[in-house]
This record gives sequence, C-alpha cells and structure tokens, in this order.
Amino acid sequence: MREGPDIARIASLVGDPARANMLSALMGGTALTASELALEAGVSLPTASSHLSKLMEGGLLTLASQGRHRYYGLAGPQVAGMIEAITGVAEAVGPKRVRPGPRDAAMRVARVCYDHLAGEQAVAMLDRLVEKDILLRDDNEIRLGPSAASHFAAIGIDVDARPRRPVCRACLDWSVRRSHLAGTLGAAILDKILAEKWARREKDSRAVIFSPPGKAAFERVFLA
Amino acid sequence: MREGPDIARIASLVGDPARANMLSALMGGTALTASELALEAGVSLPTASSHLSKLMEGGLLTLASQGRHRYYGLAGPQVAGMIEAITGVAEAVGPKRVRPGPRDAAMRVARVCYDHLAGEQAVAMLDRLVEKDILLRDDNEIRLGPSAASHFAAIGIDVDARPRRPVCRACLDWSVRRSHLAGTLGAAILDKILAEKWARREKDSRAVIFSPPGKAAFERVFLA
DNA sequence: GGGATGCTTCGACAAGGATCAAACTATGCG
DNA sequence: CGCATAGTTTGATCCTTGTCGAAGCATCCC
Repeated sequence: MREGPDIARIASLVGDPARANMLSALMGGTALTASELALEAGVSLPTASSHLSKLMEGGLLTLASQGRHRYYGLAGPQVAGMIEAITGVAEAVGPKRVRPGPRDAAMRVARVCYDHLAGEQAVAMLDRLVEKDILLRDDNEIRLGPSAASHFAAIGIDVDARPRRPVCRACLDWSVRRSHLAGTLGAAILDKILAEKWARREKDSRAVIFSPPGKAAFERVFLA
Repeated sequence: MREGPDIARIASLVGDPARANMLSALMGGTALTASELALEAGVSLPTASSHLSKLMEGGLLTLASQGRHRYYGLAGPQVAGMIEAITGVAEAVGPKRVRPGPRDAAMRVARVCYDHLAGEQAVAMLDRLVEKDILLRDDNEIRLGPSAASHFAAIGIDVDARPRRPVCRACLDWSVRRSHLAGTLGAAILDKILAEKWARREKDSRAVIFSPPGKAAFERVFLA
C-alpha cells in the first residue's frame, strides 16, 4: 500500500462532471459567482453550492466575497496546470472528432490558460524567447536571461516589479503537447496583448482571436 | 454547459484510491502484473482486474502480454505528466504536517521509485551524467552518450545486456519536481548502490539511507 | 493429459455520493 | 422595516460504483 500525497482525493474532486465543468469555466482566469457556475455546469444552485464547498475544502478554489456576491476562482497556477494536464490526456485518449469545429481550431492557435496565453502561438513564443536567450530554460524551470529586463522594459513590461509568484513557469500545453510560458511574465504578456487590442477574447470561450494587424504586431515583438 | 474533452472521465479514473495507487506504482516506468498491482493497491485480484480494465478502456494504460503474465504500464509520458501534476497539487494542498518527520526528510533525499533511485540525490546524479555527456537528454527522452558503455562498464554495469525495457527513461520526481533517471540503467544503478552497501532501505518505507562512507562513494562515482 | 498459476467474468451486496425541493440565512435596496 | 436577490443547509431519494467470493478461461510445466 502506498502512502504519500492523496492524489485520489484531488482527482476525484475533478472527476465529477459538474465540478469538472466548473473548473474548466474557471480556466478562463476570471472568478465567477456560484450561480454563474451552476449555469455553466448545468446543475441547480444547491448542487453547485455543494460542489463548490467541496472544491474549497479540497483547496482547489479561492473565494472572494464582495457584498452578497461570492466570487470563486482557481486557487493558483499549479491547479490550472493540473487541469491543463488532465485536459491534455482527455484530448489525446478521447473520441477523435471527425471534424474539429472552428472554435476548436481557434483554441488550438491561441487561448487563455488561467491568466496567460496558451496554444500554438504561445508555444512558438516561448521557443523563440529561449532561442534568443532572453529566457533560459532548464528542464521545467525557466529563468530570466541577462537581457530580459531591458527587452521587456522596451515593450512596457517590468519584470522586476512582481514579487509574489514566480516570474516564469513552464506550463504544458494540451493541444501542442509542449510547454508555454506561465508565471507573472506570462500573465503580463497576455495583459499586453489584450490591452493593445492585438486580440480579443471570444465570448464564453477561452479562445483568443488575433486581428490580422494584431497578429503581425505580436509576431514582430515576440517571434522576430 | 461546456463541451470539449471529457476531463471528468479521466479525472474520475484517477479519483479512486485503488486506481490512484496503481497509477502511482506505475510511475516508475516499470510495467507490473495484475497481482502486483492488486497488492500495491490493497485490493483483491478481481477488484484490481476490474480497475485495470477501466483504466485500459480509458486509455491510461498499455498492456503487454507475455505468456500468462500480463504487464500493465502507463500509456505514455503524457499520462505520467498528468499524474505528476495531480501529485503536485495534492502535495501542495494536502494536510501540512506541522513537522515533517525524519522519514519524510529522508524520503526527499533518496528513495526507491519502484526499481530505481529518486529524490535529491537521484536528480543530482542525472544532472551530472547529462552534464558530462555520458547521457544525452532531449526534453523527456534520454539516450546513451558515446562514452556511456565504457563508463558504466568500469563500475560493473553492462548497459547493453538489458533488452526488454528502455535503458534510460526520465521519471519526474514529485519532491524535487525535476526528472531523475529510470529505465534499466536506473534500476542497475540502484542495484549497485544496495549491493555495495552504500545505502540500506528503510523497513516498510521507500526511503533509502546512505551511510557516510557510502554517500562519499556514491558521490565520487556519480557526482564527481 | 492433468494440475498449477495468473487473470477475468459473474453475481450479489453495500456504501458513497450526486441530485433537487424546500426551508433558511445574509446582503442590498427603497 | 419589507421585499428581492444571492447563497447555503437540510433531508430524502436514487443511482452509480467499489467490493469480494465463486466460478470460468488461458497459459505453462511436468
């Protein structure tokens, strides 16, 4: 018999369809209320509430009360990474759709992963940043290269002013099956993409749609 | 309601304690028989068999029949990565022991991961072997370098005479969160460590305790 | 062939847990 | 204060699923 971290407990929390849907919905990065999550999961409000308290107790969610609204969000990037990993396996072993829908295709190109960018574009970006030695990659650990501070400062991102979370993190991409950039730097880059209106978020989806000029700008800055 | 990959299905497969124990047992990369897995999970053989067929149907395992033995193994590195991610979350949110016991500390330094060494020592060893180009690492794939055969022959390990399983494999370490060496070579190295009495196994635990001279010898051979 | 071993299937049972309606608490608004 | 909205708790129902004993296949060894 094995001892050690109770992985069955965590996995079974994700293993209920209603809870899985809630967690997927929260992968968009924005915190949601209990009723929104109930709708998202397709269950009644009491049922949703019960699930949410279980997820809270399991440490997978955080709660921010604002008046009579209670906003639930993912507990952190590690939880988001786990959901991505599970999604990847589900995608790989799941029934192959004969024809992936258009939204599906957009998701593969670029999507939000908790608070940063994922998908082909994101994987390409990390590759390029490592290739240019702006970031230094060692296994799953990513560090800033010597030129990182000045490089990101030039595009308005201050890599020093973000103390709490790790600046860089590798996050496995379920569609490409390689790593993309997470951490505060990943979050800051997504912020910039949206702030500059290079891309917009698809309503009710994690897909991120680049406009043609936005795509060009993004590639000039990050893939050049 | 969400559509997309059925993550609840996959997570619920991992979400049963018996199945979770089986999957943890398979994280070493060694394929195991149904009876071994039943023992590992602490359930009867019929129960184990039922779980195994579910895991197979879910695409999480592969099966290799050899005569009347049927060896179950993880379906691939992606599945292993998912287990690792779940383990990481479980570790993070799990009950914080007020004071990690001495055995816990020992486990972090060195432990058995089915048939090879894991923990800080093992991660350091793989790093060093790659640094010296004895092993060639490419993301999660590890191959023998040109000098590998002679290097290991010098310490009594024949890297050629082990056909069945892959010689090298990266195995993610849950305590260090980086890779260590699995595969037949990893197994052979652990054998040597125990045969030379550099270390002993703690009773009823996975911890591996080095004696002071044993530690020095290990470091001389593998970390120099 | 016959017996032993490894494993799966069948059948029955028990337990856990997901679900919702209804009642209850809390916050906001006028 | 009174009413509306957001959310949780309680209780009852029902169904899924994990569990093991016994029997059934398959493979190996003598």
